[in-house]
Amino acid sequence: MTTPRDRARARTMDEITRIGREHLALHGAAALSLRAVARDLGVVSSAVYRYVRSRDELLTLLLVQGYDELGDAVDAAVAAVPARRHRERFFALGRAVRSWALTEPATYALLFGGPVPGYAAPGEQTTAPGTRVPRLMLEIAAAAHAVGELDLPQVGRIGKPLATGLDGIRSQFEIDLPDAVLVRGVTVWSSLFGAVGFEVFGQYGPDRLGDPEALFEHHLAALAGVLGLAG
Amino acid sequence: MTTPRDRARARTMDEITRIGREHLALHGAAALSLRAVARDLGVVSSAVYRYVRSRDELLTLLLVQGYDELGDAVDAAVAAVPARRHRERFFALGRAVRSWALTEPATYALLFGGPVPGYAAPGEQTTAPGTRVPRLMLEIAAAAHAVGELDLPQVGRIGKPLATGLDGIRSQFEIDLPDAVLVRGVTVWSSLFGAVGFEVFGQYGPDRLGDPEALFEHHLAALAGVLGLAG
DNA sequence: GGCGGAAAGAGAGCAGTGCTCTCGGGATGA
DNA sequence: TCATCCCGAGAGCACTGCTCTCTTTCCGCC
Repeated sequence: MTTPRDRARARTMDEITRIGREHLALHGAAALSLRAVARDLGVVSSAVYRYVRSRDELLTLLLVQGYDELGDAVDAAVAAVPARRHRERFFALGRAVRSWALTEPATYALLFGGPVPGYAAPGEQTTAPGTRVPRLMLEIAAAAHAVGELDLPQVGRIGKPLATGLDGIRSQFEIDLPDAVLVRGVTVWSSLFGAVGFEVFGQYGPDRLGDPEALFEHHLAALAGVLGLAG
Repeated sequence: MTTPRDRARARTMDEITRIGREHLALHGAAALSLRAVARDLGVVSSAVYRYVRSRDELLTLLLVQGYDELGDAVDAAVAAVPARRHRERFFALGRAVRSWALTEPATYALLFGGPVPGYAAPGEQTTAPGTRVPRLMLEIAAAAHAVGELDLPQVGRIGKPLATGLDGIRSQFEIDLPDAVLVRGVTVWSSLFGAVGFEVFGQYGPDRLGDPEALFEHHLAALAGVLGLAG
């Protein structure tokens, strides 16, 4: 049962997040200002507080929306590759992360850059959408493993505390992979976002090493090797 | 010739950066406030503008100081390992980056996290100190390569634009390494900071995968392999 | 030793921020 | 029809960066 008032409210909420995204892209996360959003909305600043409890709540909204967008983009890219071609699926995942990050650098910074001062993301709202990419990556690895197409990596001894942590991943993701693969999976996961982050945040310097796209393909090839995805 | 006034000025400058570091650690980069620094300094806000042109200039000061601290820490850690033990040197480098980042998470976020809105780091002041770690990493690889202790990685074809970018690295760092090693070097460099960033920025979740230190050792082992540092 | 000039701090002021409060008008639902 | 409740307006508080002017203080030169 949606009353006209409900619909008007939903429209205004959408407007607010839309304008928020614009400001995020234009001025960055920490510069997100409710007053400015209100101005663009054509409304006085206090009125926005009818819809959003605080600036932090708006940040959380944009955070979740960002995770979902990234997850959707990666899902779509991976789904476009036949399920058996595990290595290509991994490449598609990586490329999707990179191109989404390049399209939405400010949102990417909100998700994976340093924390916004004075703002702590509420885990209960953000962990689920935030784990979509690593989950999918591990699913790709698991699919390859299930058909014997994953080279089991040689890793050093895995201590008990770490093994417990890996059990946490296994149960949270309902995925069955040997410890060695999980460890390498975490390495590859963090490395992937390290590479993307360096490019998006400009660590490669002004010339961006000449050809960042080609460089990224080499990253992916190396990381696929680390994960054990040969063919 | 340092007059008493000069010395007093230098002392005040030190005080300002010291207090700035404190605030950075306590409240984060984007929350750095000149007024708050002035209060802690026991002085009215306008007075600090006698020493620091703007908030951005203070940020740059802290940025350069951070890069230098990190560089010093890494240099010291690597120098403590015999020059021949290339793999151990690489491990020492990685561990030093991680432990410095964990000690100074806010400064780390300033250096490698998302950009502070409205602030663009002046490259001419920050590139030199900012490249100390990758330079040292490549020097380790070069030392291993020079004595034939580096496994040449098998990488895909390297196009011309990327090769030009790699030439830039070679000339900037005055280091002679084959393209393949350089490409892998960049992968390892970005991956290292990806792993450290994930841990420092809390991407591993509240339980931090049980044993982040052990996990990081596995990261390093995998990355040493990517770089070709076997023994 | 004294004095001119430079440096440094004080304080007011402007425009902006997040957020709270109260108030009035108007659509909504009984 | 009418009471209710929602929503926007506006004032206000405490904070921010930064600029300007004014006064004090100290330094170095003659």
